[in-house]
Amino acid sequence: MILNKSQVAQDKREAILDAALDLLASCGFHGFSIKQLADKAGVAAGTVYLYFTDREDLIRQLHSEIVQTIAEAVFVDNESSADLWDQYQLFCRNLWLFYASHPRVLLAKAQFDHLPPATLRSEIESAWHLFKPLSDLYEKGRSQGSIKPLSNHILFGLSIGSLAFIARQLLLGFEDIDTDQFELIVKASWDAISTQPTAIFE
Amino acid sequence: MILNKSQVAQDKREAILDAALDLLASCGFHGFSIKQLADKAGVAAGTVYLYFTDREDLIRQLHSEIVQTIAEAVFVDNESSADLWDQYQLFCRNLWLFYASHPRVLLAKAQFDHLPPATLRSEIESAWHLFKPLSDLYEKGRSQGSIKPLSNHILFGLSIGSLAFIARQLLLGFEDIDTDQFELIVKASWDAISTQPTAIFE
Amino acid sequence: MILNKSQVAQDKREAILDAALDLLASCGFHGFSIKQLADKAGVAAGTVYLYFTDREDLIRQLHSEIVQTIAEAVFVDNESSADLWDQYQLFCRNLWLFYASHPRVLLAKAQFDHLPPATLRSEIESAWHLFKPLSDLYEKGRSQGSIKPLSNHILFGLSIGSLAFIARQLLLGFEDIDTDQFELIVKASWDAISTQPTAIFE
Amino acid sequence: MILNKSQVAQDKREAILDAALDLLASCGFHGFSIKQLADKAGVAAGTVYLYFTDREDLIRQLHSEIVQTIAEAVFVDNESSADLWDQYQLFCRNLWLFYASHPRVLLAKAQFDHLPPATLRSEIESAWHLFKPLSDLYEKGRSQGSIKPLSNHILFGLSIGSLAFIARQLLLGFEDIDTDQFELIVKASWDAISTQPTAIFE
DNA sequence: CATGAATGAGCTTTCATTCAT
DNA sequence: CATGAATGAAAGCTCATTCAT
Repeated sequence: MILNKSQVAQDKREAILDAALDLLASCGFHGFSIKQLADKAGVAAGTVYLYFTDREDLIRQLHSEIVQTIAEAVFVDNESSADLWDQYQLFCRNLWLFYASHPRVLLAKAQFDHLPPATLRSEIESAWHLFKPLSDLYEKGRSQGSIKPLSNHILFGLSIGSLAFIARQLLLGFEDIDTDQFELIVKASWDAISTQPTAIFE
Repeated sequence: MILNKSQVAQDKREAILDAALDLLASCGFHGFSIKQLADKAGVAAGTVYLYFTDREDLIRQLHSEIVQTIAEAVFVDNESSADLWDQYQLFCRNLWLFYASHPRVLLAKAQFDHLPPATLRSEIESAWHLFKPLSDLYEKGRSQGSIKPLSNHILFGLSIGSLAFIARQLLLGFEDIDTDQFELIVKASWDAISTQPTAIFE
Repeated sequence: MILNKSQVAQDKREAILDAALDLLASCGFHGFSIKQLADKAGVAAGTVYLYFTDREDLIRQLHSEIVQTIAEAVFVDNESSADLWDQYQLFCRNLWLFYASHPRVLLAKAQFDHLPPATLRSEIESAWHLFKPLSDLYEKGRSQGSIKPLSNHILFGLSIGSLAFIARQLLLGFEDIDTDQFELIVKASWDAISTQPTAIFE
Repeated sequence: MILNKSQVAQDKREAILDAALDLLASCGFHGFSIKQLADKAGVAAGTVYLYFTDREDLIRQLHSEIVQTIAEAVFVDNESSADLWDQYQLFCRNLWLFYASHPRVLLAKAQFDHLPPATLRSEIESAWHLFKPLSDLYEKGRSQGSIKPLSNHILFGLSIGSLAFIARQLLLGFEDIDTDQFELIVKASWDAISTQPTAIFE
């Protein structure tokens, strides 16, 4: 037996979180009952409470892991000294690749983002610190004059937010896009926030 | 007008839908119980079932009315022969004014848009026909070469979708923006989809 | 239909409390599940929550009714100006008759009196005001010198408390006592608190 | 000695019973979970089942030890040939001292005495043989004519039962009594069962 | 012997829906 | 038409008990 006890426990915890991700992605919070979750994870209902204090704790931890995973994936290989447009392209490409390979995460994340106001608000807000490279990019661009003078939240909505929205649309709508189109979309979202949009196209 | 809380609901069906809007905006689907709904609407729980076959039917009808109301508000005063950029500005301004005066609708709409995949999918898709003026704008722009060659879904995500996302952020985040900033945001979202973005700034 | 709606409701509330009394008397708090209670009362589990906010509320109300019922029964026909010994005899006789005809109440009361410390403590303490005629008797006797100089709690334990204890023993032990013996017990418990005990016997 | 918390439990069985006594005294049967018990006893939950077949068996054995311990304490130094009143005083004093030094036992005993009828009935009844010195005292007194002609159960309720009741009241009520009062209470409870009560006071 | 993770029955409570009035 | 008391399935959660280690 290669795995020791704590690894087995860790595995079970992950099995539960994985099942939760599945359930959240496919049924939303509506179908998210502990019984269903336990069934999908292949454990008894009571077992869930060995790893999480209650339903809310489970959801909170799932959210935390999802956000962290996304942030890690998006900012991998980033060099903060690089050209802003290059950085931006990298972020977009990383995000896209991640979503393509982890569609459940995208769908689940959207469920969190639209919880009844004030449910996980603080967690969602505090997650922003994980996206510091993006904030830095916006900040730097604004001070250079290469990015429009709008707040980070708004710039996010115009750029990466759009991209995530589109990714979700595609996932749900079964539409598909090729690499050329993807490049165009990234440029388009850059146009939204950049002050010299056309320069990029020529 | 169902969606205006200040008007006395003219009949019970409208009172119920109005109460449902309220609840959905403030509590999401989670806190949406028929008892609460009936109380808020000033009717008995059983009465709800005289106007709607069940909970799902009520939600479906609410969605339908919300989408219709939004579409009407956004496209009022539109002249399909006008300049595309002028049309776009009008749509944005209409949308913004509507959300400012009907925040509950924005919040409720977001709840619908993030229902578990496949719950209201067909309704959401079929709602697109109400947004024909927007599709037309995209179509016309694409054929003129003034709008990027991307599908309507994607263009929507880059333009109006962004705007709605930002509006929601503001509603929830207590951030506030002035008219100048709003104009800038509209231009930014136009930059995302336009092929001659800078022309607008000069 | 003679009974109006509110009477029916009252009846159901009483049916539930009556079933609760039954259950508490026969099974104690251990066997006191809402499901069992509802079954015994002939209603659905959910119905209990139409009349009581939760399990604790139900128990609290049951306790309140039990204590009030006992107090009423014990002090009926009391004349506070009467001879103390006569008053005492009346209280004992009333208590005894009540328990003989309402054994479940005695058994249930004992369950309350031995709840985990601090559960219903305040209620139990506050119930003392209902036993004012008894406190008055103790007080008067003490100031006259005809009752031993001990606190009310202690006098209670020596007199009525003993009687209740004995009644419970008999109920549980199937022992039976006749009227003569009862008279003797009453005198015995009076001896415990009186300063001139023997005077009574001759 | 199991019942003395300050001594390190000498083996696990004793540790478990000691923890059970603690829990029972402080939380009653309600808060008595095997997990809590095991934690308090410093063993694993499964270990409990090595020493007791199940929860009920544990409770039964705890009851048995408690009763035995009390009986031993109450009748220590008794000389069955001594004067009845002297013997009675000794019993009372022993009981009082025991309770003062082992309040948990008093509180736990009360929990047992008010279990749902028929749960521990046979145990409770069979425990009477441990109180033989007391039965003998009653018996002797009755045949001498110095104690009232009432059954042992009833005499118990009037004398020692009262004392136990009062002791519990004091424990719970934070009331306190001094030695003089204690002497008075003992005399009072003797008055209840004696045929020559006043003789004692002069 | 001892552990404690795992189980699953059973608890309290909520709520969509029905139906007698 | 309208009511709201009643229902009972299903939710989140606890806990006595088992068993592989």
